[in-house]
Amino acid sequence: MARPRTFDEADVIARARKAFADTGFAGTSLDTLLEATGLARQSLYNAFGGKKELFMRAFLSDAAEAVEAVESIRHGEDSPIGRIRSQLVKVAVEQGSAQAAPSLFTKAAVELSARDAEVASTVEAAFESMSRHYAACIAEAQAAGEIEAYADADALGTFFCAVIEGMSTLGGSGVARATLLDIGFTSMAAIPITDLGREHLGTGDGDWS
Amino acid sequence: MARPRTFDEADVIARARKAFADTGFAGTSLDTLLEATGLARQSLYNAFGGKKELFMRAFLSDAAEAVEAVESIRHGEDSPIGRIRSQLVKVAVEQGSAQAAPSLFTKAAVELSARDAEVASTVEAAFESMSRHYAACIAEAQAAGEIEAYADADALGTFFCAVIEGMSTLGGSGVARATLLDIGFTSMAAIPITDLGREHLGTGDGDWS
DNA sequence: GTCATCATGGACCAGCCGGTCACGAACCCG
DNA sequence: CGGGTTCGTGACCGGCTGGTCCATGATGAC
Repeated sequence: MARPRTFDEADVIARARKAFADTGFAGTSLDTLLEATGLARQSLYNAFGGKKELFMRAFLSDAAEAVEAVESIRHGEDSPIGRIRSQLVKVAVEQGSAQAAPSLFTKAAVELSARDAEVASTVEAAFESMSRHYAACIAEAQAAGEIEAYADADALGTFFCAVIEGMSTLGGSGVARATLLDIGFTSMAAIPITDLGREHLGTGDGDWS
Repeated sequence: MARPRTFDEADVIARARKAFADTGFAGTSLDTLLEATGLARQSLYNAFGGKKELFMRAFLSDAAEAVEAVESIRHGEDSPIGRIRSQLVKVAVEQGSAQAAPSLFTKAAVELSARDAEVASTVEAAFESMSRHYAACIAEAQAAGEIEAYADADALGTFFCAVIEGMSTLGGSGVARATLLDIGFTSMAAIPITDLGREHLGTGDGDWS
């Protein structure tokens, strides 16, 4: 009944996400956005509503993906404690690359949380979700006898959220990958690992040049 | 020989720091800046050179202060390990207040490090300074027998940088003070503390409601 | 084939952006 | 007390901001 869109909404959001992640909300103009997404002024306007709305779509999408990335820690072939280490290594490698920038999630949290209630509540909810995923993984490791029973799984969960957020910020400022990996491995010392857990982890480091 | 200024340069920078910390570089207009600092357009221009220059002054000042705050960890009446804990508690309390925003240092690091070389190098240098201060304090604690000799002081130093940066980001997004304190205390579990060290720390938590 | 419907692209807008100019006021030194 | 130099104030600039209007084009249901 009507002319169909010539663009893929999800694709546009992905491109917008990249643009906003590069230069932040205030630092990204509509023109830049149009060039990055390839669509025309009016198309953006009646498909999304405006700059702010498109930003929120991109931001929510990024936040969901960030939580999902942590959620994957719950499944996998590795032992629970090995999956935690893998996650830390993954973040260090991603954020430690030469031209790595903080994710839109982190960038929006720092830029807008203080002034935009929706951003703030989304960020807080995402952090809580991530914490719970980490905590659940730690609890699983406890059940498997890899971590001492006296460990506080919830506290360790939020702790790893903070560590990863810190690694992301440091990495975005040019701190080397090897340093980030050190931070990740050092943070694992906060976990009271049992002998069994140490056995499951193996020697530890591979080749991460 | 000439008309003296009616404003205090340091005071202007302090106000500008607050304004930039609130809304970021791109998000703070010259008009906002003029209102915040109280000076006239031209005064700002011929005293500092422009928006970017004033921002750099504010940013460098904030970075220096941030390093200085960590540097204070080297001196104090407390035992070395106690001073580390105090620092973590201090950050948690500051960043955990209801209307806390990330410092200009953190905000600039996230917003501009990827695009501005001077910001990036300043941030990196500041992180390295902070790391060294933490590492030195840990080494001191090792010398005092509070921390096991096998601990890697350098790795722990950068680790605490990451933790504090993470706490700052989380706090700015509305995470509760108690949660931040938990993160701080949990992070200390990464330090292999000796019995003597534990003794010096005492029971641990006071009243931080 | 016709027509209602929606996407598109260009023109256009008021307002704000950071920055500049010209001029009068304030000051210290001689 | 006058001269030279700096400072503060207002008006002003071109350009860009996010947002809107409207004519045109493409589409598919009937």
